[in-house]
Amino acid sequence: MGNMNQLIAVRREKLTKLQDLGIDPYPGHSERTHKIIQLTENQDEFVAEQKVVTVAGRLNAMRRQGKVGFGNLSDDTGKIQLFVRKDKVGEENFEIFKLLDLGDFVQITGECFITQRGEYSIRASQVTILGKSLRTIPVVKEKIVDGKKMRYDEFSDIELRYRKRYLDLLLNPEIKSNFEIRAKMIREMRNYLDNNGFLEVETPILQPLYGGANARPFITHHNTLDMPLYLRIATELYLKRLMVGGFERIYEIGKNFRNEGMDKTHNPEFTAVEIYQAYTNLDGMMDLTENVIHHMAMTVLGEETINFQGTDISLAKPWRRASMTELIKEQTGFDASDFDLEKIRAFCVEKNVEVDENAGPGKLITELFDTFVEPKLIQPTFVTDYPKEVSPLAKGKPGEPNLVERFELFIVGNEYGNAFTELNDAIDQRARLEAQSKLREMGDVEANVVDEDFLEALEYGMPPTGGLGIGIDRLVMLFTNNTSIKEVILFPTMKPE
RNA sequence: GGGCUAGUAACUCAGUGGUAGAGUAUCUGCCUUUUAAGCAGAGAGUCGAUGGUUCGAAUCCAUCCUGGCUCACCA
Repeated sequence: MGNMNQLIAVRREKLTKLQDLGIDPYPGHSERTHKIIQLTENQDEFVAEQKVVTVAGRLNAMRRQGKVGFGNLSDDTGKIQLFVRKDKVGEENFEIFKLLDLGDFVQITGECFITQRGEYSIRASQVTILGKSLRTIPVVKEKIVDGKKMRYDEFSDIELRYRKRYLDLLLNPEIKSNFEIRAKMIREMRNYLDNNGFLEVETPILQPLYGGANARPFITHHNTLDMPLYLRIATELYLKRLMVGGFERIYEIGKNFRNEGMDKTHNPEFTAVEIYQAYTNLDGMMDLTENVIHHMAMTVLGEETINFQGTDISLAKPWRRASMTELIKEQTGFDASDFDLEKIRAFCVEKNVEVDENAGPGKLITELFDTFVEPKLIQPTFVTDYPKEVSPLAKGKPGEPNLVERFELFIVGNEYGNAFTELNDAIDQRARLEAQSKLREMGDVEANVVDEDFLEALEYGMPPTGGLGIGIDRLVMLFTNNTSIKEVILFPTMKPE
């Protein structure tokens, strides 16, 4: 018999013994009167009046000592020590106590008191099992040394942590707190938008055509309709249809799916918000971006400076705004603002930046930007004046044939947001999508497809609109000081073992 | 996809060619104020998988699987 099976067998034997005692190891309810935090908050009072309470939680430490025993019980608010004496709880309850394992859900009734060693505890008068655990949960021990918490045998194997996230959450409290921060961030994002007149909407995840970004999709099949459906790569085109429909301020928070590579900042499914606002310009969208993220920092973290991997990131408004070619010039001394293809290509070759034969000047400029500028943008920076060539859904910049009204937000060398003045000229939009389609025929698998239904909607008329997308996972990484997206997604995509 | 690196007990890890190890957890015994409780003893392993070299492989070689870091790609 394997060891694991042996450990399980021991627990199943205990389960049977409990049942033989007439005890239901999985009762349907509990008589909990207090959550643990209520005990700690009222410690002096409860100890003084020897308050009798009933608490429930998971048993995560046990120190047995003959006819007496100590244990630690945790619920989602805290931890309290149990003290069980045979002569206090009686034969039968002590028998139950002896059959408990680490990881079991237990209910304890007893009075609050302070032990001889000074630890706040419950002196049990009744022990009830609420849920028997059949597997050994790894034990992490802690000790306070010189005021610092030392941890022993930490559950630290990264692969195991992701695959068995429930154990990670159970054993690594800071992980749980990351996800609490994540939830608060999304709540505060909603609060801000709701309080500023934005309506939250839901659009299809299963789409007959995909669009709104350059990416390869996941494809599935609808049996009844006998047709392919695509998991959305962006919410953009449906939200714009809603702008045609008369909404002036809308947003959607949800998962997008991109069938692409995975790395520290990319997971195949990720969470984004897209926000659309009518009758505003790009400056308005930059203000909105600053305001939303600043609000999240102030309400969730309580400060506008975030220490990320040793660097202080200041979210104090306003954030730097600079054009793409300006930033390239700043980093390299090279001026690409004239979009002179030969000149730019020569510079790329000189700098060993790989160039695609078919690439136009706009594409090369973004290559230069990605290589020389992006990693340098540590403090929040709005990069403006994107090449039209790489922005098929953004409105052209007046008087600048090569540029569109678009910005991306960069912090700590990563992209956090992308926004445009949305293209509401249906004829221009058709031409741009058809150009994308040509790229597609030439083998660009990430080029946009022509969505006739979307173009038809645009033909009915869309107001001048600013659109903004923000990657929420990356923002959570920033707020929780994590360098891997897997740390902020509860169940990151993994290959099966 | 390339380079580097890791996979040994439930957890954390030692172990550079000669009988598979430690701490924790588990089990047994002792213990009525412990807190990384303690003391004594015991059980527990397909050493990621497959093939090879060798008298002999956790260890050397090859291939593969699953992670991590990094570069490339992508956005």
